[in-house]
Amino acid sequence: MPPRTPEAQAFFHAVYAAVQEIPEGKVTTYGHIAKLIGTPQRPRQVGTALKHLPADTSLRYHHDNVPWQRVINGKGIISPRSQPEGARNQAASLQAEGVVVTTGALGELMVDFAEFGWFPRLLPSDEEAGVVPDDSNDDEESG
DNA sequence: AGGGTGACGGAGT
DNA sequence: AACTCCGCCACCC
Repeated sequence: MPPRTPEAQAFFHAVYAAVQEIPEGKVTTYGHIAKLIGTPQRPRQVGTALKHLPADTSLRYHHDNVPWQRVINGKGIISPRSQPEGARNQAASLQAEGVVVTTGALGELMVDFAEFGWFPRLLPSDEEAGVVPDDSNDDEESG
């Protein structure tokens, strides 16, 4: 079942399309997807969209063509759901494509952003604002 | 039709 | 650095 309103449906589709751009073997965050699609204040709804990703392969976006497993939270942890199995399943999917998942002391399933993170520096909002990439960066994402 | 929940993240304490 | 609050809004009672 698709979402009720056309706006919500468009948002869901934007999320799915953005998630499809995450390269195999890489991960990004809910918040980053939200930024990429121009709604930086809606990371939570990105999670909602992925939660309701259809299994029906006859639809445009579904479980098999949207790499939902490549989206984790900003702390580098595979978000625990009401069902712990969901996170375990996500970890297995990531490991199957070469992502190293480590288990913390409390059972958190973690991924190292320094090695597996995908965070394109040029966002759609940057293009609209005419921002150009700057090579005199002050960040240090690599490790 | 109204209120609670939650695959998040940022600000404040 | 850990914890609480709060904005966000689609889904599910």
